[in-house]
Amino acid sequence: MTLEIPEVVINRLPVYARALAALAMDGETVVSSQTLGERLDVTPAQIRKDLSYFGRFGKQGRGYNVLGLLAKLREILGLDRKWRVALVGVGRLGQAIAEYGGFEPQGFQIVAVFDSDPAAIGTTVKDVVVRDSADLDTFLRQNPVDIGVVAVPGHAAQQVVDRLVSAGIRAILNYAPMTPHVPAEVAVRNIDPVLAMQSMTFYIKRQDPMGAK
Amino acid sequence: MTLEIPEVVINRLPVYARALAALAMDGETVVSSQTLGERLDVTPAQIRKDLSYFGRFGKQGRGYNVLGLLAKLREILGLDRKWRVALVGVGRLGQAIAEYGGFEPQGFQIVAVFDSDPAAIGTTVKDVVVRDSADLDTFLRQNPVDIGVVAVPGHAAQQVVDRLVSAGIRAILNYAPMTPHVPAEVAVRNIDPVLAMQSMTFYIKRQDPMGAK
DNA sequence: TCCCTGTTGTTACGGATTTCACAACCGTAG
DNA sequence: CTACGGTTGTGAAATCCGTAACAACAGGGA
Repeated sequence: MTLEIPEVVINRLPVYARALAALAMDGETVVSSQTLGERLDVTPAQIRKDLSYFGRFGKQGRGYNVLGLLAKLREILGLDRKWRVALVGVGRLGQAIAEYGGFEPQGFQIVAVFDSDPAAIGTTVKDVVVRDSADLDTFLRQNPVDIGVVAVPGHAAQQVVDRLVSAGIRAILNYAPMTPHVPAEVAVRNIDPVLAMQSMTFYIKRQDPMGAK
Repeated sequence: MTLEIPEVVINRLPVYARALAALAMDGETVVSSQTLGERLDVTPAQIRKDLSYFGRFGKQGRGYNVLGLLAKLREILGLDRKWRVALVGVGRLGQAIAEYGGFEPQGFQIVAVFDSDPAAIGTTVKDVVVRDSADLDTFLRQNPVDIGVVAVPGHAAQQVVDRLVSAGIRAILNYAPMTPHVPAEVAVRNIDPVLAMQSMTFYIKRQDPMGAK
């Protein structure tokens, strides 16, 4: 029924939602696709088309009710509830992720943390005890977790991903510098600032830094 | 000449390069588009097509020379030299970025760090003195910097971006939870794990966590 | 030398995504 | 009650991108 909605569209919805939340904070009650588009560098037509996959939310001549559309988007994306997250890897990166304050307010709660380093196991990170990675499967089978976050070295990541998948996890946020292999029904998003930089250098490599002197 | 190469293609090249580097570490000297594709979940045709934008690097019947192709990709992407990076914002996130060990080995060197918090200014992060954000423009005009990394709160990010752009920076890695507005000639990549998670929830929201019990 | 296997580079096709363009419509003003 | 400015929702057109398919060719073996 809702099938065949392009993934690119889904990826834009959270961006719209974020902008709407910002508009709401500014006290705006109504916004047009035009105005929203300017704010997001997206064409108005794109916004309207994206939204049209899910229903009719606007009012001709006026635009969209900011809070109303935000609520709709949150419902569509499943953001109207809490999500339970397990973090694997508490090295420097893993710790930074655990301590990052941006997840909780959005409903993503880190309920379990794992590592294979004996020195880390048993310590606490953000009020959560670090468990032995060896207990990953056991724990996940007994405690519902929705999303797995992988923050282990690249060479260990595929194994962690495999175990998350075989334990039934269907969404993985991967910080490891590799391309995880997962079944089609598992959602994966990769976070890799190095790749991001490496693609930008293509565009700036021709000119001298800072426009030369 | 090299014009009209789709951005999606450029974004895949670093992924290919990373896989080739891994293959080289494993001692592989030759790889086919088939094999590389399996590793990256990309069709062989896609890889060949992407590469064909830049030249002919393979040998029929054999495949690609791993080190040779890697060198070519690095050259195409401009990774065959060092890049100077300025980091703005040394809160929790900024510090984690500064201390993240993944940039330096890839040739991205953080040469300057800025913050507006008087308590942070003058301290050092990773051997680099934290400068006053007020001196951003002055510093950038006197010291060549290629890439700006924005790690300030969302409400302050656009201002920082504007100042980076007006100082001549042409590539920005944005960690702030907003969509920066920049001129067309400036490359921007956004890193936002929350958005990544928020798009995944769409796909998993129908089923009970962990397949229910 | 000739044939066979394997793999590239490339063109043509088809599908997916974005953009365009406009009828339908809302609310307000006269 | 009608006209008008503004904006949506959407089908059609245009563009962009990925896939398929195959001729060309390298290397090895008989």
